[in-house]
Amino acid sequence: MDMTDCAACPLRQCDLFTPFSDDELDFMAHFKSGELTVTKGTTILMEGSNSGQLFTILKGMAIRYKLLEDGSRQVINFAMPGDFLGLQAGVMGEMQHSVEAASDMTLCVFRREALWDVFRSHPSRAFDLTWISAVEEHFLGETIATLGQRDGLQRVSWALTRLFMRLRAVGLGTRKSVPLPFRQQDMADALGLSLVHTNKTLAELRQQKIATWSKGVLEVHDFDKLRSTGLVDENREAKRPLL
Amino acid sequence: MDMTDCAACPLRQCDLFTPFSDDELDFMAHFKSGELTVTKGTTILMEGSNSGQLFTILKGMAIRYKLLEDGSRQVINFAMPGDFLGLQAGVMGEMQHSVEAASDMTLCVFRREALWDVFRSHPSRAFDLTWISAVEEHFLGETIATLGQRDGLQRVSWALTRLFMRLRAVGLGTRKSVPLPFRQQDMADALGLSLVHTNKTLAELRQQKIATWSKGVLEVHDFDKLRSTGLVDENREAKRPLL
DNA sequence: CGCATTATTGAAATACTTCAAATACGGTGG
DNA sequence: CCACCGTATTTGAAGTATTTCAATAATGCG
Repeated sequence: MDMTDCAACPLRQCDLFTPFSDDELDFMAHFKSGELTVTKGTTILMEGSNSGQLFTILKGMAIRYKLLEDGSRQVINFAMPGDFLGLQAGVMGEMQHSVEAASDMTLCVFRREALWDVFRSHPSRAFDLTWISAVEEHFLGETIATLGQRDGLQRVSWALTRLFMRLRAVGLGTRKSVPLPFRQQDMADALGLSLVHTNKTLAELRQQKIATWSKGVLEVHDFDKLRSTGLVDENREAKRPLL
Repeated sequence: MDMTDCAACPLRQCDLFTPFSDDELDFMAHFKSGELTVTKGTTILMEGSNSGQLFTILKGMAIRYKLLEDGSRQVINFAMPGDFLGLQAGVMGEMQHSVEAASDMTLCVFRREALWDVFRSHPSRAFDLTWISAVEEHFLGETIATLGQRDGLQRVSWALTRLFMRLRAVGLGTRKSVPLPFRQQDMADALGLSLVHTNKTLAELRQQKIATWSKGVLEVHDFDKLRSTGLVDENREAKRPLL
Protein backbone atom coordinates (compact mmCIF):
# COMPACT_ATOMS: atom_id res chain seq x y z
CA MET A 1 0.00 0.00 0.00
CA ASP A 2 1.18 3.50 -0.80
CA MET A 3 0.86 4.87 2.69
CA THR A 4 2.87 7.52 4.41
CA ASP A 5 4.90 6.10 7.26
CA CYS A 6 4.12 7.94 10.47
CA ALA A 7 7.83 8.28 11.11
CA ALA A 8 8.11 10.17 7.85
CA CYS A 9 4.97 12.27 8.39
CA PRO A 10 5.89 15.81 7.35
CA LEU A 11 3.53 17.29 9.93
CA ARG A 12 5.75 16.03 12.73
CA GLN A 13 8.36 18.53 11.62
CA CYS A 14 6.16 21.57 12.20
CA ASP A 15 6.99 23.26 15.43
CA LEU A 16 3.32 23.99 15.89
CA PHE A 17 3.07 20.49 17.32
CA THR A 18 4.65 18.91 20.38
CA PRO A 19 7.31 16.36 19.41
CA PHE A 20 6.63 12.60 19.37
CA SER A 21 8.50 10.17 21.56
CA ASP A 22 9.52 6.87 19.94
CA ASP A 23 6.90 5.08 21.98
CA GLU A 24 4.21 7.40 20.79
CA LEU A 25 5.37 6.99 17.25
CA ASP A 26 5.08 3.22 17.53
CA PHE A 27 1.63 3.50 18.90
CA MET A 28 0.44 5.92 16.24
CA ALA A 29 1.64 3.59 13.53
CA HIS A 30 -0.39 0.84 15.19
CA PHE A 31 -3.43 3.07 15.69
CA LYS A 32 -3.43 4.13 12.08
CA SER A 33 -5.54 1.85 9.94
CA GLY A 34 -5.07 3.39 6.52
CA GLU A 35 -5.14 6.44 4.36
CA LEU A 36 -8.04 8.05 2.56
CA THR A 37 -7.96 10.26 -0.48
CA VAL A 38 -11.02 12.33 -1.32
CA THR A 39 -11.82 14.91 -3.96
CA LYS A 40 -13.05 18.43 -3.43
CA GLY A 41 -16.69 18.47 -2.44
CA THR A 42 -16.75 15.07 -0.74
CA THR A 43 -18.61 14.88 2.57
CA ILE A 44 -16.22 13.28 5.03
CA LEU A 45 -18.43 13.30 8.10
CA MET A 46 -22.13 13.98 8.36
CA GLU A 47 -24.04 15.65 11.18
CA GLY A 48 -26.08 13.09 13.08
CA SER A 49 -24.08 10.16 11.78
CA ASN A 50 -21.85 7.91 13.82
CA SER A 51 -18.82 7.27 11.68
CA GLY A 52 -16.68 4.29 12.54
CA GLN A 53 -13.60 6.27 11.73
CA LEU A 54 -11.48 9.10 12.98
CA PHE A 55 -9.16 11.16 10.82
CA THR A 56 -6.16 13.39 10.91
CA ILE A 57 -5.81 15.68 7.92
CA LEU A 58 -2.53 15.12 6.12
CA LYS A 59 -3.13 17.28 3.07
CA GLY A 60 -5.84 19.64 1.90
CA MET A 61 -8.52 21.61 3.74
CA ALA A 62 -12.09 21.09 4.82
CA ILE A 63 -15.12 22.97 6.06
CA ARG A 64 -16.86 22.12 9.30
CA TYR A 65 -20.46 23.32 9.19
CA LYS A 66 -23.96 22.99 10.55
CA LEU A 67 -27.16 23.32 8.56
CA LEU A 68 -29.92 25.15 10.39
CA GLU A 69 -33.64 24.46 10.41
CA ASP A 70 -34.29 27.43 8.16
CA GLY A 71 -31.82 26.26 5.54
CA SER A 72 -29.01 28.62 6.34
CA ARG A 73 -25.54 27.27 6.93
CA GLN A 74 -23.05 28.16 9.64
CA VAL A 75 -19.44 27.31 8.96
CA ILE A 76 -17.99 26.42 12.39
CA ASN A 77 -14.41 26.64 11.21
CA PHE A 78 -11.96 25.61 8.53
CA ALA A 79 -9.97 22.43 9.06
CA MET A 80 -6.32 22.23 8.03
CA PRO A 81 -3.48 19.71 7.94
CA GLY A 82 -2.88 18.38 11.44
CA ASP A 83 -6.49 18.79 12.52
CA PHE A 84 -8.28 15.82 14.01
CA LEU A 85 -11.78 14.95 12.75
CA GLY A 86 -14.51 12.81 14.25
CA LEU A 87 -13.69 12.92 17.93
CA GLN A 88 -17.23 14.03 18.76
CA ALA A 89 -18.77 10.95 17.22
CA GLY A 90 -15.98 8.94 18.81
CA VAL A 91 -16.96 9.91 22.33
CA MET A 92 -20.53 11.22 22.14
CA GLY A 93 -21.69 8.71 19.57
CA GLU A 94 -22.86 11.27 17.03
CA MET A 95 -21.39 14.08 14.99
CA GLN A 96 -22.79 17.52 15.75
CA HIS A 97 -21.63 19.02 12.49
CA SER A 98 -20.69 17.94 9.00
CA VAL A 99 -17.27 18.07 7.38
CA GLU A 100 -16.79 18.61 3.67
CA ALA A 101 -13.57 18.64 1.66
CA ALA A 102 -12.82 22.12 0.29
CA SER A 103 -9.98 20.77 -1.82
CA ASP A 104 -8.67 17.36 -2.72
CA MET A 105 -7.47 15.82 0.51
CA THR A 106 -5.45 13.05 2.07
CA LEU A 107 -6.52 11.80 5.46
CA CYS A 108 -4.94 9.50 7.98
CA VAL A 109 -7.60 7.00 9.10
CA PHE A 110 -8.02 5.46 12.55
CA ARG A 111 -10.47 2.80 13.60
CA ARG A 112 -12.89 4.05 16.16
CA GLU A 113 -12.45 1.03 18.41
CA ALA A 114 -8.81 1.96 18.69
CA LEU A 115 -9.96 4.96 20.69
CA TRP A 116 -10.65 2.63 23.60
CA ASP A 117 -7.16 1.22 23.37
CA VAL A 118 -5.79 4.72 23.61
CA PHE A 119 -7.58 5.35 26.87
CA ARG A 120 -6.85 1.90 28.28
CA SER A 121 -3.22 1.56 27.31
CA HIS A 122 -1.79 4.96 26.45
CA PRO A 123 -2.82 7.49 29.05
CA SER A 124 -0.47 10.16 27.80
CA ARG A 125 -1.99 9.96 24.34
CA ALA A 126 -5.46 9.99 25.88
CA PHE A 127 -4.41 13.14 27.67
CA ASP A 128 -3.35 14.56 24.32
CA LEU A 129 -6.78 13.81 22.93
CA THR A 130 -8.37 15.83 25.69
CA TRP A 131 -5.78 18.51 25.05
CA ILE A 132 -6.76 18.62 21.40
CA SER A 133 -10.36 18.94 22.43
CA ALA A 134 -9.50 21.80 24.76
CA VAL A 135 -7.59 23.59 22.02
CA GLU A 136 -10.64 23.24 19.81
CA GLU A 137 -12.77 24.72 22.56
CA HIS A 138 -10.38 27.62 22.85
CA PHE A 139 -10.70 28.47 19.16
CA LEU A 140 -14.47 28.13 19.22
CA GLY A 141 -14.52 30.57 22.11
CA GLU A 142 -12.48 33.01 20.11
CA THR A 143 -14.87 32.60 17.20
CA ILE A 144 -17.81 33.35 19.47
CA ALA A 145 -16.08 36.51 20.63
CA THR A 146 -15.49 37.52 17.03
CA LEU A 147 -19.06 36.95 15.92
CA GLY A 148 -20.45 38.59 19.01
CA GLN A 149 -18.28 41.68 19.32
CA ARG A 150 -16.57 42.59 16.08
CA ASP A 151 -17.76 44.38 12.95
CA GLY A 152 -17.37 43.19 9.39
CA LEU A 153 -13.88 44.48 8.68
CA GLN A 154 -12.59 43.13 11.97
CA ARG A 155 -14.15 39.74 11.39
CA VAL A 156 -12.70 39.30 7.93
CA SER A 157 -9.29 40.50 9.09
CA TRP A 158 -9.44 38.16 12.06
CA ALA A 159 -10.26 35.18 9.88
CA LEU A 160 -7.58 35.90 7.30
CA THR A 161 -4.99 36.45 10.02
CA ARG A 162 -5.75 33.19 11.77
CA LEU A 163 -5.86 31.20 8.53
CA PHE A 164 -2.62 32.73 7.35
CA MET A 165 -0.84 32.04 10.62
CA ARG A 166 -2.08 28.48 10.84
CA LEU A 167 -1.27 27.61 7.25
CA ARG A 168 2.22 29.08 7.53
CA ALA A 169 2.70 27.08 10.73
CA VAL A 170 2.08 23.81 8.91
CA GLY A 171 4.54 24.76 6.23
CA LEU A 172 2.20 25.80 3.46
CA GLY A 173 2.66 28.71 1.07
CA THR A 174 5.50 31.17 0.95
CA ARG A 175 6.52 33.98 3.25
CA LYS A 176 3.61 36.18 2.26
CA SER A 177 1.05 33.95 0.63
CA VAL A 178 -0.84 30.76 1.37
CA PRO A 179 -3.31 28.55 -0.51
CA LEU A 180 -6.90 29.21 0.56
CA PRO A 181 -9.29 27.08 -1.47
CA PHE A 182 -12.58 28.40 -0.11
CA ARG A 183 -15.31 30.47 -1.69
CA GLN A 184 -16.35 33.89 -0.44
CA GLN A 185 -19.65 32.27 0.44
CA ASP A 186 -17.84 29.92 2.81
CA MET A 187 -16.15 32.84 4.50
CA ALA A 188 -19.45 34.70 4.72
CA ASP A 189 -21.12 31.67 6.31
CA ALA A 190 -18.23 31.40 8.77
CA LEU A 191 -18.37 35.03 9.85
CA GLY A 192 -22.11 35.53 9.93
CA LEU A 193 -21.96 38.15 7.20
CA SER A 194 -23.79 38.30 3.89
CA LEU A 195 -21.92 37.36 0.77
CA VAL A 196 -22.21 40.89 -0.56
CA HIS A 197 -20.80 42.47 2.56
CA THR A 198 -17.99 39.95 2.74
CA ASN A 199 -17.09 40.73 -0.84
CA LYS A 200 -17.06 44.47 -0.24
CA THR A 201 -14.94 44.04 2.87
CA LEU A 202 -12.41 41.94 0.96
CA ALA A 203 -12.36 44.63 -1.69
CA GLU A 204 -11.47 47.18 0.96
CA LEU A 205 -8.59 45.09 2.30
CA ARG A 206 -7.35 44.71 -1.27
CA GLN A 207 -7.70 48.40 -2.06
CA GLN A 208 -5.86 49.32 1.12
CA LYS A 209 -3.04 46.98 0.11
CA ILE A 210 -3.43 44.91 3.25
CA ALA A 211 -4.35 41.55 1.75
CA THR A 212 -5.57 40.07 -1.52
CA TRP A 213 -7.51 36.84 -1.67
CA SER A 214 -8.19 35.67 -5.16
CA LYS A 215 -8.24 32.43 -7.10
CA GLY A 216 -7.59 30.28 -4.09
CA VAL A 217 -4.53 32.18 -2.91
CA LEU A 218 -4.31 34.62 -0.03
CA GLU A 219 -1.54 37.18 -0.32
CA VAL A 220 -0.81 39.20 2.77
CA HIS A 221 0.87 42.49 1.93
CA ASP A 222 0.82 44.04 5.38
CA PHE A 223 0.55 41.35 8.00
CA ASP A 224 0.78 43.64 10.95
CA LYS A 225 -2.01 45.85 9.69
CA LEU A 226 -4.16 42.79 8.99
CA ARG A 227 -3.46 41.36 12.42
CA SER A 228 -4.19 44.58 14.28
CA THR A 229 -7.33 45.27 12.26
CA GLY A 230 -8.55 41.81 13.20
CA LEU A 231 -7.63 42.43 16.84
CA VAL A 232 -5.50 39.31 16.93
CA ASP A 233 -2.81 39.49 19.57
CA GLU A 234 0.78 39.22 18.68
CA ASN A 235 1.99 36.30 20.79
CA ARG A 236 2.69 33.10 18.97
CA GLU A 237 0.39 30.08 19.06
CA ALA A 238 1.11 27.62 21.86
CA LYS A 239 2.21 24.17 20.84
CA ARG A 240 -0.35 21.41 20.80
CA PRO A 241 -0.31 17.65 20.33
CA LEU A 242 -0.71 15.98 16.97
CA LEU A 243 -2.54 12.73 16.50
CA MET B 1 -15.55 19.36 57.60
CA ASP B 2 -19.03 20.11 56.40
CA MET B 3 -18.67 18.56 52.99
CA THR B 4 -21.22 16.91 50.80
CA ASP B 5 -20.52 13.22 50.40
CA CYS B 6 -20.26 12.28 46.74
CA ALA B 7 -22.61 9.37 47.37
CA ALA B 8 -25.21 11.84 48.53
CA CYS B 9 -24.57 14.36 45.77
CA PRO B 10 -27.99 15.51 44.55
CA LEU B 11 -26.71 16.00 41.01
CA ARG B 12 -26.24 12.26 40.62
CA GLN B 13 -30.01 11.91 40.70
CA CYS B 14 -30.59 14.06 37.63
CA ASP B 15 -31.22 11.95 34.60
CA LEU B 16 -29.31 14.49 32.55
CA PHE B 17 -26.20 12.64 33.67
CA THR B 18 -25.04 9.10 33.11
CA PRO B 19 -25.19 7.02 36.30
CA PHE B 20 -22.13 6.34 38.44
CA SER B 21 -20.82 2.86 39.10
CA ASP B 22 -19.67 2.12 42.67
CA ASP B 23 -16.09 2.11 41.48
CA GLU B 24 -16.46 5.49 39.92
CA LEU B 25 -18.09 6.81 43.04
CA ASP B 26 -15.16 5.63 45.14
CA PHE B 27 -12.73 7.29 42.83
CA MET B 28 -14.59 10.58 42.74
CA ALA B 29 -14.63 10.72 46.51
CA HIS B 30 -10.87 10.24 46.40
CA PHE B 31 -10.39 12.76 43.60
CA LYS B 32 -12.34 15.40 45.45
CA SER B 33 -10.15 17.53 47.66
CA GLY B 34 -12.68 19.87 49.19
CA GLU B 35 -15.51 22.25 48.76
CA LEU B 36 -15.46 25.94 47.99
CA THR B 37 -18.10 28.52 48.74
CA VAL B 38 -17.94 31.87 46.98
CA THR B 39 -20.14 34.91 46.88
CA LYS B 40 -21.70 36.56 43.88
CA GLY B 41 -19.14 38.52 41.91
CA THR B 42 -16.12 36.39 42.86
CA THR B 43 -13.73 35.55 40.04
CA ILE B 44 -13.25 31.79 40.17
CA LEU B 45 -10.85 31.41 37.27
CA MET B 46 -8.94 34.05 35.38
CA GLU B 47 -8.01 34.14 31.70
CA GLY B 48 -4.28 33.56 31.31
CA SER B 49 -3.90 32.05 34.75
CA ASN B 50 -3.00 28.48 35.52
CA SER B 51 -5.15 27.50 38.44
CA GLY B 52 -4.08 24.50 40.47
CA GLN B 53 -7.68 23.47 40.85
CA LEU B 54 -10.58 22.06 38.93
CA PHE B 55 -14.20 22.46 39.92
CA THR B 56 -17.61 21.00 39.48
CA ILE B 57 -20.44 23.38 40.23
CA LEU B 58 -22.69 22.04 42.97
CA LYS B 59 -24.87 25.08 43.52
CA GLY B 60 -25.25 28.47 41.89
CA MET B 61 -24.37 29.82 38.47
CA ALA B 62 -21.42 31.48 36.82
CA ILE B 63 -20.46 33.43 33.72
CA ARG B 64 -17.67 32.33 31.41
CA TYR B 65 -16.34 35.31 29.50
CA LYS B 66 -13.46 36.81 27.56
CA LEU B 67 -12.40 40.42 27.61
CA LEU B 68 -11.36 41.79 24.23
CA GLU B 69 -8.52 44.14 23.39
CA ASP B 70 -10.99 46.99 22.84
CA GLY B 71 -12.57 46.55 26.23
CA SER B 72 -15.74 44.80 25.17
CA ARG B 73 -16.75 41.56 26.83
CA GLN B 74 -18.02 38.37 25.24
CA VAL B 75 -19.88 36.00 27.48
CA ILE B 76 -18.99 32.53 26.17
CA ASN B 77 -21.75 30.81 28.08
CA PHE B 78 -23.44 30.46 31.42
CA ALA B 79 -22.25 27.70 33.74
CA MET B 80 -24.71 25.74 35.85
CA PRO B 81 -24.71 23.01 38.47
CA GLY B 82 -22.98 19.93 37.07
CA ASP B 83 -20.66 21.91 34.82
CA PHE B 84 -16.95 21.29 35.05
CA LEU B 85 -14.59 24.27 35.27
CA GLY B 86 -10.89 24.57 34.64
CA LEU B 87 -10.24 21.68 32.29
CA GLN B 88 -8.55 24.02 29.81
CA ALA B 89 -5.92 25.11 32.30
CA GLY B 90 -5.69 21.49 33.42
CA VAL B 91 -4.58 20.26 30.04
CA MET B 92 -3.36 23.32 28.12
CA GLY B 93 -1.74 24.97 31.11
CA GLU B 94 -3.66 28.21 30.85
CA MET B 95 -7.27 29.36 30.97
CA GLN B 96 -8.56 30.94 27.80
CA HIS B 97 -11.45 32.66 29.50
CA SER B 98 -12.45 33.88 32.94
CA VAL B 99 -15.21 32.56 35.16
CA GLU B 100 -17.13 34.74 37.56
CA ALA B 101 -19.83 33.77 40.04
CA ALA B 102 -23.22 35.20 39.06
CA SER B 103 -24.73 34.12 42.35
CA ASP B 104 -23.42 32.69 45.58
CA MET B 105 -22.01 29.30 44.71
CA THR B 106 -20.77 26.01 46.07
CA LEU B 107 -18.08 24.20 44.14
CA CYS B 108 -16.60 20.77 44.37
CA VAL B 109 -12.80 21.14 44.27
CA PHE B 110 -10.29 18.75 42.70
CA ARG B 111 -6.53 18.98 42.82
CA ARG B 112 -5.05 19.48 39.41
CA GLU B 113 -2.42 16.77 39.90
CA ALA B 114 -5.24 14.32 40.38
CA LEU B 115 -5.99 14.82 36.70
CA TRP B 116 -2.94 12.71 35.91
CA ASP B 117 -4.19 9.94 38.15
CA VAL B 118 -7.43 9.93 36.25
CA PHE B 119 -5.66 9.33 32.97
CA ARG B 120 -3.20 6.82 34.44
CA SER B 121 -5.55 4.77 36.56
CA HIS B 122 -9.11 5.39 35.48
CA PRO B 123 -9.37 5.23 31.73
CA SER B 124 -13.15 5.23 31.71
CA ARG B 125 -13.25 8.44 33.73
CA ALA B 126 -10.60 9.91 31.45
CA PHE B 127 -12.86 9.02 28.57
CA ASP B 128 -15.66 10.86 30.36
CA LEU B 129 -13.47 13.93 30.63
CA THR B 130 -12.98 13.93 26.90
CA TRP B 131 -16.69 13.36 26.52
CA ILE B 132 -17.40 16.40 28.66
CA SER B 133 -15.05 18.38 26.51
CA ALA B 134 -16.82 17.19 23.37
CA VAL B 135 -20.20 18.16 24.80
CA GLU B 136 -18.80 21.58 25.52
CA GLU B 137 -17.60 21.84 21.94
CA HIS B 138 -21.02 20.90 20.73
CA PHE B 139 -22.68 23.71 22.64
CA LEU B 140 -20.09 26.23 21.53
CA GLY B 141 -20.80 25.20 17.95
CA GLU B 142 -24.47 25.80 18.50
CA THR B 143 -23.68 29.20 19.97
CA ILE B 144 -21.62 30.07 16.92
CA ALA B 145 -24.53 29.12 14.70
CA THR B 146 -26.83 31.30 16.76
CA LEU B 147 -24.59 34.36 16.70
CA GLY B 148 -23.83 33.89 13.03
CA GLN B 149 -27.25 33.16 11.59
CA ARG B 150 -30.05 34.31 13.85
CA ASP B 151 -31.63 37.69 14.51
CA GLY B 152 -32.25 39.30 17.88
CA LEU B 153 -35.56 37.69 18.76
CA GLN B 154 -34.31 34.26 17.77
CA ARG B 155 -31.13 34.66 19.78
CA VAL B 156 -32.88 35.69 22.95
CA SER B 157 -35.47 32.93 22.57
CA TRP B 158 -32.72 30.41 21.92
CA ALA B 159 -30.82 31.42 25.03
CA LEU B 160 -33.85 31.41 27.30
CA THR B 161 -34.95 28.03 25.96
CA ARG B 162 -31.57 26.43 26.54
CA LEU B 163 -31.20 27.93 30.00
CA PHE B 164 -34.68 26.88 30.99
CA MET B 165 -34.20 23.32 29.75
CA ARG B 166 -30.85 22.94 31.42
CA LEU B 167 -31.94 24.37 34.74
CA ARG B 168 -35.03 22.21 34.84
CA ALA B 169 -32.84 19.21 34.02
CA VAL B 170 -30.76 19.76 37.13
CA GLY B 171 -33.86 20.03 39.24
CA LEU B 172 -34.07 23.78 39.72
CA GLY B 173 -37.21 25.90 39.70
CA THR B 174 -40.77 24.76 39.22
CA ARG B 175 -42.60 23.46 36.18
CA LYS B 176 -42.70 26.84 34.48
CA SER B 177 -40.09 28.97 36.13
CA VAL B 178 -36.40 28.82 36.99
CA PRO B 179 -33.94 31.04 38.85
CA LEU B 180 -31.83 33.10 36.44
CA PRO B 181 -29.51 35.41 38.36
CA PHE B 182 -27.95 37.28 35.45
CA ARG B 183 -28.26 40.87 34.31
CA GLN B 184 -29.60 41.89 30.93
CA GLN B 185 -26.11 43.15 30.21
CA ASP B 186 -24.79 39.61 30.66
CA MET B 187 -27.34 38.25 28.22
CA ALA B 188 -26.53 41.04 25.76
CA ASP B 189 -22.81 40.23 25.99
CA ALA B 190 -23.58 36.56 25.45
CA LEU B 191 -25.70 37.11 22.37
CA GLY B 192 -23.71 39.84 20.69
CA LEU B 193 -26.56 42.32 20.99
CA SER B 194 -26.64 45.75 22.57
CA LEU B 195 -28.19 46.14 25.98
CA VAL B 196 -30.95 48.30 24.57
CA HIS B 197 -31.91 45.82 21.90
CA THR B 198 -31.82 42.93 24.34
CA ASN B 199 -34.11 44.83 26.65
CA LYS B 200 -36.59 45.59 23.88
CA THR B 201 -36.55 42.00 22.72
CA LEU B 202 -37.26 40.76 26.22
CA ALA B 203 -40.09 43.27 26.40
CA GLU B 204 -41.57 41.77 23.26
CA LEU B 205 -41.43 38.22 24.64
CA ARG B 206 -43.11 39.49 27.76
CA GLN B 207 -45.76 41.41 25.89
CA GLN B 208 -46.49 38.37 23.71
CA LYS B 209 -46.92 36.31 26.87
CA ILE B 210 -44.17 33.91 25.87
CA ALA B 211 -41.73 34.46 28.71
CA THR B 212 -41.02 36.93 31.49
CA TRP B 213 -37.56 37.37 32.96
CA SER B 214 -37.51 39.70 35.88
CA LYS B 215 -35.83 39.96 39.26
CA GLY B 216 -33.71 36.89 38.75
CA VAL B 217 -36.55 34.59 37.79
CA LEU B 218 -37.46 33.37 34.33
CA GLU B 219 -41.09 32.43 33.87
CA VAL B 220 -41.92 30.59 30.70
CA HIS B 221 -45.59 30.98 29.78
CA ASP B 222 -45.49 29.30 26.39
CA PHE B 223 -42.54 26.97 26.18
CA ASP B 224 -43.30 25.66 22.75
CA LYS B 225 -43.56 29.11 21.29
CA LEU B 226 -40.30 30.10 22.95
CA ARG B 227 -38.58 26.97 21.71
CA SER B 228 -39.76 27.31 18.13
CA THR B 229 -38.98 31.03 18.02
CA GLY B 230 -35.46 30.19 19.12
CA LEU B 231 -35.26 27.42 16.52
CA VAL B 232 -34.33 24.89 19.16
CA ASP B 233 -35.24 21.38 18.13
CA GLU B 234 -37.55 19.31 20.18
CA ASN B 235 -35.54 16.21 20.97
CA ARG B 236 -34.31 15.92 24.50
CA GLU B 237 -30.72 16.49 25.53
CA ALA B 238 -28.49 13.42 25.36
CA LYS B 239 -27.06 12.20 28.63
CA ARG B 240 -23.55 13.14 29.52
CA PRO B 241 -21.06 12.23 32.23
CA LEU B 242 -20.77 14.12 35.48
CA LEU B 243 -17.50 14.67 37.24
C1' DC C 1 -33.41 56.73 53.49
C1' DG C 2 -30.15 57.58 50.01
C1' DC C 3 -26.98 56.02 46.50
C1' DA C 4 -25.35 52.98 42.96
C1' DT C 5 -26.72 49.72 39.83
C1' DT C 6 -29.97 47.92 36.64
C1' DA C 7 -33.94 48.29 33.66
C1' DT C 8 -36.80 50.86 30.46
C1' DT C 9 -38.16 53.89 26.69
C1' DG C 10 -37.74 57.20 22.60
C1' DA C 11 -35.39 58.92 18.72
C1' DA C 12 -31.54 59.47 15.44
C1' DA C 13 -27.70 57.28 13.08
C1' DT C 14 -25.60 53.35 10.62
C1' DA C 15 -23.71 48.92 9.44
C1' DC C 16 -25.29 45.39 7.25
C1' DT C 17 -28.80 42.84 4.37
C1' DT C 18 -31.43 42.06 0.49
C1' DC C 19 -32.44 42.63 -4.24
C1' DA C 20 -30.89 42.82 -8.82
C1' DA C 21 -27.90 42.68 -12.53
C1' DA C 22 -23.26 42.58 -14.81
C1' DT C 23 -18.78 40.59 -15.13
C1' DA C 24 -15.25 37.17 -14.63
C1' DC C 25 -13.74 32.50 -14.11
C1' DG C 26 -13.00 27.51 -14.81
C1' DG C 27 -13.97 23.44 -16.67
C1' DT C 28 -15.92 20.61 -20.65
C1' DG C 29 -16.81 19.16 -25.13
C1' DG C 30 -16.53 20.08 -29.85
C1' DC D 1 -7.87 26.08 -28.98
C1' DC D 2 -12.17 28.18 -28.71
C1' DA D 3 -17.09 28.41 -27.52
C1' DC D 4 -20.13 27.53 -24.11
C1' DC D 5 -22.29 27.07 -19.58
C1' DG D 6 -22.58 26.87 -14.77
C1' DT D 7 -20.46 28.83 -10.76
C1' DA D 8 -18.28 32.50 -8.36
C1' DT D 9 -17.23 37.34 -7.93
C1' DT D 10 -18.20 42.16 -8.25
C1' DT D 11 -20.91 46.46 -8.06
C1' DG D 12 -24.94 49.69 -7.18
C1' DA D 13 -28.96 50.97 -4.73
C1' DA D 14 -32.82 50.58 -1.48
C1' DG D 15 -34.47 48.72 2.86
C1' DT D 16 -34.04 47.33 7.72
C1' DA D 17 -32.45 45.42 12.00
C1' DT D 18 -29.63 46.92 15.32
C1' DT D 19 -26.62 50.40 17.53
C1' DT D 20 -25.76 54.52 19.78
C1' DC D 21 -27.12 58.45 22.33
C1' DA D 22 -29.68 60.30 26.00
C1' DA D 23 -32.68 60.58 29.69
C1' DT D 24 -36.00 58.59 33.11
C1' DA D 25 -37.70 55.02 36.18
C1' DA D 26 -37.18 51.16 39.10
C1' DT D 27 -34.55 48.13 42.12
C1' DG D 28 -31.68 46.63 45.76
C1' DC D 29 -28.20 47.30 49.14
C1' DG D 30 -25.80 49.51 53.25
